Parts: sequence; structure tokens; C-alpha cells
Amino acid sequence: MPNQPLESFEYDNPCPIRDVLDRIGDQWSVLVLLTLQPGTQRFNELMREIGDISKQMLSRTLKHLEQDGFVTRTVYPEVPPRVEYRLTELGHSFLEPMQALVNWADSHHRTIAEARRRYNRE
Amino acid sequence: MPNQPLESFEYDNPCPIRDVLDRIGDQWSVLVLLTLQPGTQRFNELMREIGDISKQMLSRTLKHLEQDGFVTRTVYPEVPPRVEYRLTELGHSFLEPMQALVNWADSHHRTIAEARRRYNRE
DNA sequence: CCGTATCCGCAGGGATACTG
DNA sequence: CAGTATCCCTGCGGATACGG
Repeated sequence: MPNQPLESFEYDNPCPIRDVLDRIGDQWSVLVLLTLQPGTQRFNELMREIGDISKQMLSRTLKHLEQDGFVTRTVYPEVPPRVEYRLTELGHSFLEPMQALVNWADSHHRTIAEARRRYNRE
Repeated sequence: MPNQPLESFEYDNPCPIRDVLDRIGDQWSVLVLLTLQPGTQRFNELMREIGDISKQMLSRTLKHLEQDGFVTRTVYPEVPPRVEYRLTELGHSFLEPMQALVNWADSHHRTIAEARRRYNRE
């Protein structure tokens, strides 16, 4: 996914931009990041907040996000255990353009739904 | 995927923003849109330009994009047949925030790759 | 409470052959 | 040239049970 000079970009593997966008383009990453935007959250808080994500997928998603540096994971040696997740600078930085895209989707989903209906009628 | 008031948003099905983002969040949609950004393209031109997409996936992706109003499809009754695809206003409009995200990925993929390596060493 | 391990079903997508 | 139809296989992700 190139920028200005479309031609100068390599679609060949490995494409770092596709690599990044594929990673956060999965079913859950963006939703998890947005849920973490207001501040620190614990694992089960995220579960409840998101609602329809399984433990496994939340766990995997958080691990990926931590691995890529979007999120930090802090374990408090207590009983019962407490683990807190929060966005890094990189995570917040990512949410800026992402939020713009979310806003776009929010503004245009009616137009899109309308286009879909029209297409299906014809 | 909410915006300002995170709480006011419904994660329940159907969520129109997730609906929109899921649709263009598939493996190919964004790449096809970016490839159409410079101007009109024919089917096989898109194939060659993108390189690693199959006919079937290009066909499906274009149909979805047309259905959602991102792209127009124009058939010229010639022999051999000629079909041209081009972005609509909606398509161009979408690419603005999307381009910002692509630029972000371009700017930060080294940082991310570095984070990944560090994570894997520990 | 915070996860991982295991099993499993199903849909996304590649390869190929065929059509207008 | 511009697709569609068919086959097939991989891997994503849900459910469940178990571990620290």
C-alpha cells in the first residue's frame, strides 16, 4: 500500500505496510485499542466492555498488540492476580488516523447502506 | 467502534461502523482502492498492477466495492469486451482517512518491527 | 483472576476449468 | 478480455477444559 508514488511501491512480499495493516486489520485489534483508549483496563474489564469476544481471542489480540508495541502489560503480584493493559505512545499515535477512519465510517455508513440496497434491487 | 462517547456506542450486532470497516478491512479492498486512485483501470490492468491477487478475489472485491458505492463499473460493448473501473466520490472520500492510516503504517513499521524483535528475544 | 491447550467446524480464498 | 463455477484445503476463531 503505497503513498504518493504508487509505482515506486513494492506489492511483493514482504510489504511492511500490508504487514502492519494486516495485523491491526483483524477482527478485534482496533476494537481492543479503542476500548483501551480511555485508560488502563484489566483483562476481564476488557471482556465485559467488548462483550462478544472470547477469552482466547482477547488473549491473542492483546499478545499481538503487546508484541508490536501498541500496548503494555503489567502484572501485579497479588492474590487474586491483577493484570493491567494500557496503550503506549505508539498505540495512542495509531489511534489518531484510525479514529479519523472510524469517524468516516460513522459519517458514511448510511450512504453505503443505501448504495447496497439500491444495488440489490437492480 | 465508537467515537467521542465510548460508552454511548453499541457493540451489539448490527454495528454499522464495524460493518463498514469489516467490509473494507478484508485482504484486498484497500489495495484495490489504492490501485484505482490514480484513475480508471481495466480488470486485467488491476490484476497486473496488484500482482498477487486471483481473478476470483479481484472479481469479488470489485463487486463488493461497487455494491457499497466505492467504485463504478462501466462496460463498453466492444469486441473484445472492455470494462472500466473507477472510484466514485465516496471512494475518493474514503481514501483520505485511509491514506493517513497508510502513511502512519509507513512511518512506523520500523518501530513496530523493532518491537517485535525485542519481544521475541525476551 | 488470568490466562493457555486442545479440539473442531466452517468460511475465506487459491487453482483450475469453463463461458460470453 | 472479463469474468463465473467448481473443487479443495488451510487457518481463523468459538467452545470447552484445564493450569498458575
